[in-house]
Amino acid sequence: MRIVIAECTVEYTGRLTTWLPPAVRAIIIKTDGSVTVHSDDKGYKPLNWMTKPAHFEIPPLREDGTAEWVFGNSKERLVIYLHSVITDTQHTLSLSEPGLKKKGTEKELQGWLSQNPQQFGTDWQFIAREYPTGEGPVDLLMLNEEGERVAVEVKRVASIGAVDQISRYVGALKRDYPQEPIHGCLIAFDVRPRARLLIEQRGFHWREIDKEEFLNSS
Amino acid sequence: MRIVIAECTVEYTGRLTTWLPPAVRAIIIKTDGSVTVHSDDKGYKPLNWMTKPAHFEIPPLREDGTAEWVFGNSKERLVIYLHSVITDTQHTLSLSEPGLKKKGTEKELQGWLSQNPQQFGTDWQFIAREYPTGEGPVDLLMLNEEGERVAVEVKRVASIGAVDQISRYVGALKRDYPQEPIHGCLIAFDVRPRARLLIEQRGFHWREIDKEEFLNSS
DNA sequence: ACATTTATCTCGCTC
DNA sequence: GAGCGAGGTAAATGT
Repeated sequence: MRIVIAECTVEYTGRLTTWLPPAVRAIIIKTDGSVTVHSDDKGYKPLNWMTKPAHFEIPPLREDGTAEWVFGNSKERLVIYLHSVITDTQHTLSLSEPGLKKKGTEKELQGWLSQNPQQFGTDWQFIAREYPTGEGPVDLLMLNEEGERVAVEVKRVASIGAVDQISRYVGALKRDYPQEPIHGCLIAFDVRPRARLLIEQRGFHWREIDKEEFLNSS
Repeated sequence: MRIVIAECTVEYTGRLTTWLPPAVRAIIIKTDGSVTVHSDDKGYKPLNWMTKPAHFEIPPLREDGTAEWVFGNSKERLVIYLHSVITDTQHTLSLSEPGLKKKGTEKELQGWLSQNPQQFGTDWQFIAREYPTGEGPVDLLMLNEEGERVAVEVKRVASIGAVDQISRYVGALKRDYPQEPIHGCLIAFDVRPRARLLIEQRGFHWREIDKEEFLNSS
């Protein structure tokens, strides 16, 4: 990892076009071929960047201390004009990063629900996870106590977009099973108020799962 | 901006729980109160982080070279256990970052279309940008050549989710104007094939805008 | 503080 | 390679 502190201007052309006026910023070049340009504010995100893998063209500084660095891929180009380099350091980090371990993800909740269909009601049955419809995969396909199909969307936090997803999946399943009633259900640790309203309006159901109960029993 | 290269483990508790095994990583602390932990791979994104503004508790190293740094806000907590610090540097970046200038964003396209309703057809009229419905704001509300309302969703790249948005807005507008026909239109530089299919299925329209034409004429 | 949407979203997965 | 959806999405914006 190379970290350069320098006064620079930056241009990006690709999905859109951007300019960054001269200022002192931090430039981070990772060995995986990604580049980020950071200011000391504006939070977590870089001002400009190239995702991995980018092609490098970073010649040494000219005699006057300036340089022009080009990072590119097939569709995009990031040019950093270095006006004055303050520090330029190289660091050897761990070669094989173990990576982040997570607990409490949506995938986990989805698995737990597939193993615990009683969370939806007695006599519910699990059919499939990530069941493919023509309009995207349903998180869970279940049978309710009447033996009727229910498309279930699982979220950690369910917002209005989750209701759109269910509507789309139910529509697709209705085309696949025109003779049968198809139901929709939204299940989450947190179902936002507007999502509750909309899903009831559309005739589907929702249910919240207690996060503590889930964390303890899984 | 403080940049620390160190062997560390990291724990995060908040929206979920994560753990990062020991390895040498780069820790970046910005003066705006954000922290990121980076490996030398896995691209643009940090492994762990706290968004601004976070509360700091970063005491000096113990005699054995270790330390325990805590960054927190009202709902989250990030703890970095420093096992061995390799470098620890402080850098003075520009105090007032001029910020990134952009050309070709969705907002710009939205404004241009509001000024150029003939892009939709002769005799179309612009009514409003970000017109509020009970189910979210419509990008553009227009009148077509028949004088009928059209909800327009603008995207740079339009995927299947954009069709869901239009469906939702049209549904809300139909409730607001039960006597009138309401139409939907998706407009983008790039309308993906599955989005085309779904939007036609739902009886709405779509149109692509030539990006070059837009960039030249705006 | 809440709700919603955008983003050069990034990233991983599946087909 | 394209499509699809999650993400501790973050950040901006309006209420």
